[in-house]
Amino acid sequence: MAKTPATHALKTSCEMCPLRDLPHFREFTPDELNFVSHFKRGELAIDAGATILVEGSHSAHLYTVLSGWGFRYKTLEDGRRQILNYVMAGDLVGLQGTIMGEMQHSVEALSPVTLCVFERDKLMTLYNTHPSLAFDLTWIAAREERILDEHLLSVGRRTALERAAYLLAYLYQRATVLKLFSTKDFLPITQQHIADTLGLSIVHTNKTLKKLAQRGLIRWQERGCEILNGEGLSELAGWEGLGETRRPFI
Amino acid sequence: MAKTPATHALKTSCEMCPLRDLPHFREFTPDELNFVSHFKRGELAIDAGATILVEGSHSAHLYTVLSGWGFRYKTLEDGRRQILNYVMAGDLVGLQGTIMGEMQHSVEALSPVTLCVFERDKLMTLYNTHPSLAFDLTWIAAREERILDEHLLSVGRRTALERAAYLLAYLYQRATVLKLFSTKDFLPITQQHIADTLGLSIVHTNKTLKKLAQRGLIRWQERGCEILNGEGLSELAGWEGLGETRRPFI
DNA sequence: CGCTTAGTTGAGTTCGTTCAACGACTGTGG
DNA sequence: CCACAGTCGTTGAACGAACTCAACTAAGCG
Repeated sequence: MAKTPATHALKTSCEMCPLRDLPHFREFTPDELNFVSHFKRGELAIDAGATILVEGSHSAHLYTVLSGWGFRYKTLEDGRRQILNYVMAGDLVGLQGTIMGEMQHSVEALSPVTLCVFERDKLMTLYNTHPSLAFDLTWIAAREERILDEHLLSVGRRTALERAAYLLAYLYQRATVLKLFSTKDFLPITQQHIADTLGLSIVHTNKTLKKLAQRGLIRWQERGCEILNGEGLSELAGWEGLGETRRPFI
Repeated sequence: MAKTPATHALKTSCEMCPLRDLPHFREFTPDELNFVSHFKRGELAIDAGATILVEGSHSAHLYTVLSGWGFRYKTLEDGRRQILNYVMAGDLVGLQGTIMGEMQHSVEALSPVTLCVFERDKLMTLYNTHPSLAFDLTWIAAREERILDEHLLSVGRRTALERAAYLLAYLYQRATVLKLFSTKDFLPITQQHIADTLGLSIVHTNKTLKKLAQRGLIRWQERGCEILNGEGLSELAGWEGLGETRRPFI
């Protein structure tokens, strides 16, 4: 029940967007910036634990995460859940649903989340008038595909220990470039989330995380995980890293 | 060492493209068709077993599969392999590499494959002059993402039997809409491929396929798998199907 | 004819699961 | 204020799914 943090102004102007200052994101031309400003309809504040998008729904909105953490997941009929990926600042949410019609996964907030809301109807205008932004959208989709490739390799072929190491290294790397580590705390994540990402049971996840802790790679705190040695985790997993220099965002 | 089939003309014109007749693909406007015709540089014939694209390479080409079967995969340093997805007629190959630079997966031919080769340099022209095709590219990337989501759910949360059933149902459904079942034969696939897709060992894959055969769902032949009951496989896996009506292709 | 690749099968082992119980902490209502 | 329920993490024990090892068949190819 964490509540929404400070109330936000109804709309942070894109010109003042705090994410834009990060060296991690590519810069916009004034024209692009202007278009995106008009593309943005408003903002939405979501409570921790709330569902942002639901599998099966049709009227999918298009969002960009301004702040907070969330995750995408799918479930089987009997409740088995698989977390597909995590979303954090700068990530586009709902593209699949917007482009193809029906949502085939759900999205849930891990922490309080702020979203930029975009006009779905203006999407074709984007393609018609701003080819560079259209390219960026394809880029973003291709990036997600690439990340899913690596996750699939992980769940399919890595051992439990390697899998856990990979996941934490991945999250650590993504959060680091976004400079999300102001304090020492980390992911507002439970071991159940990790289990559902790795395709393991909670019990075995717990024992696996203990092993990582014993090796001095992580430390588990109440409601979260602190990364002590991100490099060591990557190495243990045999993972090269995302290798991103700059990426587009909308 | 199956050899390349009949020698192809250097270039099948896009206007005569055999795939275009399939009700599964969306129609082009004359203008789009004309552009794609010029976008296409030529054709490439690949032997069964040959590698089409290699992980780590930078000069990735952009292809569309005209005929034949292949698969995308990644490997860990010690050789463990995970098959990510299969490619067949109408599929775009190499988009990730073209858009983002380096290839992070490899692609290999399962059967003799014919590819349309596209001008990588003209890609920006496509975005600049043909927004509808640009949209299609994003659509295609989003579709791959959606399929990977389902695979991840499968490998992470389905049992071995369900996983195998899902995979075969998936391949069957894709091949069916492409009308690839002229004769009764099926996927030119080995059990090793299936194992590397499901994240299982060959031995256990073999035993799992036996169970499917005992239930009368499939029949394993020399070098391939015949689907006796695609519906039954989907049901066993708890899989809804792809639910595609028409899709774009380039 | 031997060599290789693909599939099959059994035996023993390991990894990960389920079941179960328990402690720590949080929020809620009386 | 305390009692209670709920969530989250932890641990041990027993079980089962999937793995490795190993041996063997059958087919295809040089």
